[in-house]
Amino acid sequence: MEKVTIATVARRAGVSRQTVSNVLNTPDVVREETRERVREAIAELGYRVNQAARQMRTGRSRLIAVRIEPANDGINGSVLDRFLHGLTDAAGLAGYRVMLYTAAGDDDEIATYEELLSAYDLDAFVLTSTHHGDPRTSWLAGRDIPFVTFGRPWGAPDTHSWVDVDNASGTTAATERLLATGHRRIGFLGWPAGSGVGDARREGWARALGAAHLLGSSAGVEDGVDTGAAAARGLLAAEPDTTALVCASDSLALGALEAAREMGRDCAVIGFDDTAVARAIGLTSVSQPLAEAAGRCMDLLRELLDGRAPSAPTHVLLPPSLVLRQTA
Amino acid sequence: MEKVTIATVARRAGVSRQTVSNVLNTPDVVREETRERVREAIAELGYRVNQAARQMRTGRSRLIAVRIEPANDGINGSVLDRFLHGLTDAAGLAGYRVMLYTAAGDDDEIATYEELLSAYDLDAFVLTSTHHGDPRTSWLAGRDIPFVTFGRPWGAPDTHSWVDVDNASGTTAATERLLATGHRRIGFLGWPAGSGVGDARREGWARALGAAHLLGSSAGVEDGVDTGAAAARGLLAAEPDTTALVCASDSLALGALEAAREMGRDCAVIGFDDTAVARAIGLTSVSQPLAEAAGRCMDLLRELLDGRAPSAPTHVLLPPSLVLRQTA
DNA sequence: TTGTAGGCGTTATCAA
DNA sequence: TTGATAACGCCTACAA
Repeated sequence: MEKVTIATVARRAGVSRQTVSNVLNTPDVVREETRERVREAIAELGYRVNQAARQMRTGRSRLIAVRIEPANDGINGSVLDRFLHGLTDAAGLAGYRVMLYTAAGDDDEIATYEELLSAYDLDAFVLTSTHHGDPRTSWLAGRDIPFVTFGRPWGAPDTHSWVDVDNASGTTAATERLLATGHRRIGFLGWPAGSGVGDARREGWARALGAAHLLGSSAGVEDGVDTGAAAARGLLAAEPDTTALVCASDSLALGALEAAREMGRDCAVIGFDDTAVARAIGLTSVSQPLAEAAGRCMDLLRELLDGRAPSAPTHVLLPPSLVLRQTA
Repeated sequence: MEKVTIATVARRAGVSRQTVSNVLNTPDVVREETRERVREAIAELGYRVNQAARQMRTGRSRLIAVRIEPANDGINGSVLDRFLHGLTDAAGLAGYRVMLYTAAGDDDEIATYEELLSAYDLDAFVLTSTHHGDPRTSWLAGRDIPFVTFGRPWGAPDTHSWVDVDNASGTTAATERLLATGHRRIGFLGWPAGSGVGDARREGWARALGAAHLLGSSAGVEDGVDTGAAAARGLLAAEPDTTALVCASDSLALGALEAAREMGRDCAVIGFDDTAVARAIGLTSVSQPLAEAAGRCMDLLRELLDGRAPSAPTHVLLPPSLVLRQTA
């Protein structure tokens, strides 16, 4: 298979290279008849624009970079995986490709930005795992590099576009489900105060209980099955009439189930993230719409990249959904 | 920040552009003193070669493509995730970058190859999830496109390089562990015969038992927690003296644990893949060395890409390891 | 050992 | 509406 360039197409269609380029990039400037002839030639020859050459002229690569993190030590690791798949799909539909990189910490990641930008002319970045005092966003913003975060900028000003999942509404839905099935004493098993996500999840539970004029106790521990089990034991022992637990993660929920079983307590449990573990053991869990989140990230990116960016940054908050299984 | 090109560096170092290029690509041809001067200029200016320009000249992109699959409906989905992370790391070290794509089936994937090759000049592909009658390898091989598979070519001739994990040795190790801890009646819970991976895992168990002059029963069912539980119930009921079960997956193992608990049987269980679920519930499991597999894939790719490919394709078979937890 | 010339495939500019 | 020309940054061939 010979290399088919714009010149091959031009020859076949009997026009100049420039006309072919116009058909590709500004079709409306070419006479209809010519346009058709060129399109036929393109189809017959199976021509595809060469990104490298285009990139050299335009300075744009149609490449988007995302960091792939080490599969978290645990149970919640597949979240990024699913997001990545969705992003790759959405990017492909928009004519972009996703490039992966790894980084050991924020500074290393910023060094990687420099490398990717100067070597590959990356068009944009999608950041995940945003956190308090995140230096990455200000670095990118300071250089006017298009980016979107999946996760809101905790504690920082909302100066860029982001997509996030409404954590509070997830635990609210979980709590309401438990209320609807007759539970009246519903505890919350979460993380220590201070993490944006964790606080939001606790808040959602508290709000739903408040709306029903009920009270509930909560515990905050580091994420993990064992820590969850220990905390649940404490909670259940202190509150003999607690019949349900809303948890900030599937790990904690798994621990809670263990504790309840050991104690011979009948206790409904709802986790968060709908991980493989939840699916495997039949744990009812709050599921994040990851494919949609990825799609929205791509939408925002396209706005940025096509120059038709809105004057103000856009923020998208997606509602999670409750996946009912055996535990609640 | 101005754009720094090879010309900027040349000016700064007081040499020609060609000399800079030589320092980059064939350093040994440049006098030491000149080389140093150029290197200093490069460092001072923060120069980085522009991949697009290089690619236009050389036809090589330093890009490697991998398909990201939808997070499997189950418990074993994180395997690809960890492999991807390892591959991204290894590629980065070797000066390559990983590009992602999705595909709905083999034919769609082949269409994507064409697109990626002609548009982005991809240097190589890493294929995962090889299977019987896989059309992808022959397509790539027929066009002399460098590729490596993670997973051997089941049922097809070994005409390309691949990396795989020695499944049989994994279940052998699991079985030997059980033998060493005193178990004498050890069953196997696997998949229906016919899948290369599943057959190998069963074979490893049978081999270890044979070496100890023991016998054991096995069952073959579709992967899943419920199917595993049902099969384990059958196995344990039929063989009252069975005290341990080696399983072809963590899903099956989870089912086996459930069954044993229900039946009040004390039964050691070992799973396969060391998934998040295994870590979460303390399941002893056979772990695939995914980071190493990724590194070896990259090594093979480099051989192919550097033209120093061995005359015959290379095959790498890596031993998995047993991760001991509470269940065995 | 170093420098000069040309071209990779595309698009922007400008002229026809 | 179409076409000629130059330029993006780099590398290979060849000349000095």
